[in-house]
Amino acid sequence: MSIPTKFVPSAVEDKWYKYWLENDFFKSTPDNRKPYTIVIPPPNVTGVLHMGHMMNNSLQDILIRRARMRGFNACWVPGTDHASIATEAKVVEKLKKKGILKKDLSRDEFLKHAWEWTDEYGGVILEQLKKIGCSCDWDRTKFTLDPEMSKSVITVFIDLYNKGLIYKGYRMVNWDPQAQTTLSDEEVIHKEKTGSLFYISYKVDGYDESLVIATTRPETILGDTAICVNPKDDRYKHLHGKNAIVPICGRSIPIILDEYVDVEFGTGCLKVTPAHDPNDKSLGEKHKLDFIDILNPDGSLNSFGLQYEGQDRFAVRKSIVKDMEGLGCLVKKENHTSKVGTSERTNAIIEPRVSEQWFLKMKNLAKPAIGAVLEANEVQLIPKKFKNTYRNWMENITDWNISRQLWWGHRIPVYYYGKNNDHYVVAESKEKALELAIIKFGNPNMLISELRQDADVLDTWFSSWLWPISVFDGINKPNNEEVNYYYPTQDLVTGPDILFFWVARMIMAGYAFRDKFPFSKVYLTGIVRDQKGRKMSKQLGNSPEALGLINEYGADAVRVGLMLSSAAGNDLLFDESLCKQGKNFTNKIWNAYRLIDSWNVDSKIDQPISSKDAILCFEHAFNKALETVDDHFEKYRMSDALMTVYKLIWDDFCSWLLEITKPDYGSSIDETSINQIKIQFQKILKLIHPFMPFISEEIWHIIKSRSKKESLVISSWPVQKKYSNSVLKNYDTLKQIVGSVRHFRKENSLKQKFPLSLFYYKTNSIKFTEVILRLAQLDKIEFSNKKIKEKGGVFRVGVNEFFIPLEIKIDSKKESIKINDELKHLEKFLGSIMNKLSNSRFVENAPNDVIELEMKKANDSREKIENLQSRLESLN
RNA sequence: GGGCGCUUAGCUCAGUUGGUUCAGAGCAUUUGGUUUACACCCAAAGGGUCGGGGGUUCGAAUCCCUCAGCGCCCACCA
Repeated sequence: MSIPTKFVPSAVEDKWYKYWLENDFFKSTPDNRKPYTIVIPPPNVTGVLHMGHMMNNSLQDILIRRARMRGFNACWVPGTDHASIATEAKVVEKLKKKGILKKDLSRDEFLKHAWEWTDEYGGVILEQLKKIGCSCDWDRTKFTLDPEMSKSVITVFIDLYNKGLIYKGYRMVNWDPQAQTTLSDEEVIHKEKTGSLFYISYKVDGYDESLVIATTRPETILGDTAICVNPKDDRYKHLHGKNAIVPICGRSIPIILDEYVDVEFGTGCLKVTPAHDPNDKSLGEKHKLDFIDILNPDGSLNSFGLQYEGQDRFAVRKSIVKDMEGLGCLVKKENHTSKVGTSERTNAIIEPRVSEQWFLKMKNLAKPAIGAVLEANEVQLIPKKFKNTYRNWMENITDWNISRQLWWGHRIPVYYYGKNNDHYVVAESKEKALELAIIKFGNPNMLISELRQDADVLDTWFSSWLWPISVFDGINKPNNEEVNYYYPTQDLVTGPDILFFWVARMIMAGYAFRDKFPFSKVYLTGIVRDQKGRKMSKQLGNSPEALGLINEYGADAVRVGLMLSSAAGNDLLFDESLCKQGKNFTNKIWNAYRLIDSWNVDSKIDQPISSKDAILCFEHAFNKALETVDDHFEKYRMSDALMTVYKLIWDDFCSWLLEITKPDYGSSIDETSINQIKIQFQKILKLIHPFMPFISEEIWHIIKSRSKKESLVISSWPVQKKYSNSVLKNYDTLKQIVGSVRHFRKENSLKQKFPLSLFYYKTNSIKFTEVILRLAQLDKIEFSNKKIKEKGGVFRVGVNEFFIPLEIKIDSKKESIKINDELKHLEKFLGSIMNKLSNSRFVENAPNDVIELEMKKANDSREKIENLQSRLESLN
């Protein structure tokens, strides 16, 4: 059976993925092994795979595959998120294109459309994850709107309500006029925008005088119910107790006093619009002012907007300014930049608005979650720098607005009754609600039809914060075997952008509902950016199509490309050339195996010393690399781990081991060598498998074809073995000698073999001479005690000097300049060492080994200088 | 306004508690090489006064101060 010349990823990817699934390698059930669990950050159910997902999930797959090989009961739970606002927005848009408006649909009709959409596109992204090789236990796939998942959410709501942590509050919230819902503070992104600061004059009621206020939002004057000045501000003392007239609408409003007003800013007069600004709201409550809400839910003005009614807030801003200009009450206009809140989802400019919403008290929930991360270290954030960000947010946490004026999501389990919805009960079902209502209201004849469920749904994150518990049904059945076995999970891999949205809240939920942290490590990836450092996004069109990349380079190559430069927490400037590098690496591995497979084996040949030595060197290099790789994994430095394996394969295995053991053209390899090489190859396949699952599995099966078959997926990760530093040092020396000979050849345009002599200092031998002979293409290596002063080539490796007795023309002028330069350097270096050594403070303070080292450096330098000097003499 | 982080080769980044031979890697570059696994390749080479300045120390890319530039998070200044 011959191996194809080219590795064609598409030809093997589906084959092996199917094979893995058929053999249930990714399936996990509780047993007596230690579990290693990862819950996926559930992508939006209607989402499409992008670069961020690819990186994120490749990382998780690398972790879970290695854990599986290390003998853990590895369990990676996949799933999707209903993504309330995002999905609803998409459905609304899609219906709009068909000419259907949300407002014309009933809730049930709308939800039917939403489910259709979900059934059509939901799970597409999970299929895409399979393409990149993700080894999830697909039988465990969860969706946040699944019945048990929803039940968990409702149970938790009721529980928190009964504990007094959930309350209904009439408060200022963030209103998204496009999605027409409230948002949590975290969903508001503050962006710097340039606008204008308008100075508007208000007449003082009953006096021939006016005052001037400054505002960035002139349309809100229609909602003004006071003017506020600082009581200490001498400029306005004569106005205390008077009223002012709001331009346009002519309303007379009081001039109130409060220290809140900054005397320095603007004119020192502040217009107060309690219904449209959080600070004004506090002032309004403090001074018992009227609240005038001038906006409709869609951001247009309502009847308080007078002649502007029905127009959009930004249109009104323009026309009201123009109108005031006409009335002469616009004093001036200045350029002004300020941070404007925008919706994370729709990008719409947020309106602060007072309304009645459900809130969750966070302070007490946060307490154990702060301790876990900052003191007990039960949950580690990687990289550590996020600890500060976390602390800052957690210590200043505010109550969480959990209600959304949407339909797609978990409906709030609150049932109203009474004339104006003035009573309510909280229950998991209408029937249960009726029972409670009858008890509470004392009306035994109450009918179920009198109950009206709250129209709102819960924030998406109110279900995802339970994810690590609810995927094991740990809310509904707190003592089930699964949750007891898998929870707490080990690693969570996600982006830092959802540290507050999701990670922090999961930690809080973990302590609140299971009295235990949800995961012990949080690996926060960087954000994938393009070459110009811009975040990849659909709008910018700078995101390569994920599946397109896989088709072009192969899944293994893309995974390698992503891993090569993705240190935790560092943003990754994605460059397609990294995938190219990954593809080249795939090709390299493939060809290495093709080479081995092509060799004829002759059982009668003895193993050459060079092969024996080379394999010995490789084994030690392997063990050292394994130690390094394991250490990198321990520190979650996956790109470093990959680079270590990359170099082990490319350099140590291919460039050295295979080049040394490769039989001459037409000859055969001995049986011992080929067998040992194959064993080494299998070991490196294991190391590369978590990174490149497909090609490693393909070759693994080819190697194994004559013996019993077993998947690499469930093979064992190599165990660290001792390696000898002296062997590695000799190996390194041989590489340098070979390199030097090659360099010498190139410098002198030599092609033929030639004899090489070694001039020694402290040793009369070098190791692995057979190997050197072979790779450097030399006739012989001789040792000599005497300095050889013939003309010829000379080079040094460490303190050893090598001489090549060959009649070649040497440009002695050039050579002596080179030697002199080197001498200068060495002398300067020696000088600085001698300085140190003659400094009594250094000798007294520095540890012995450092001093010894310095002395050795000095001696070595002297030897080198001596060498160079005699070389210089021989030139003249 | 508060907090955090970054600045090391053309690019992307390592550099662990200051000390293992005048700073490392990958990519890119230059030069030479193709009948004998791979040009998606082999071999060799070049390339950095570690952002600027000052300080601590026997010794600083590493610690401290300061200046400059960049990035992120948080915050209600109209």
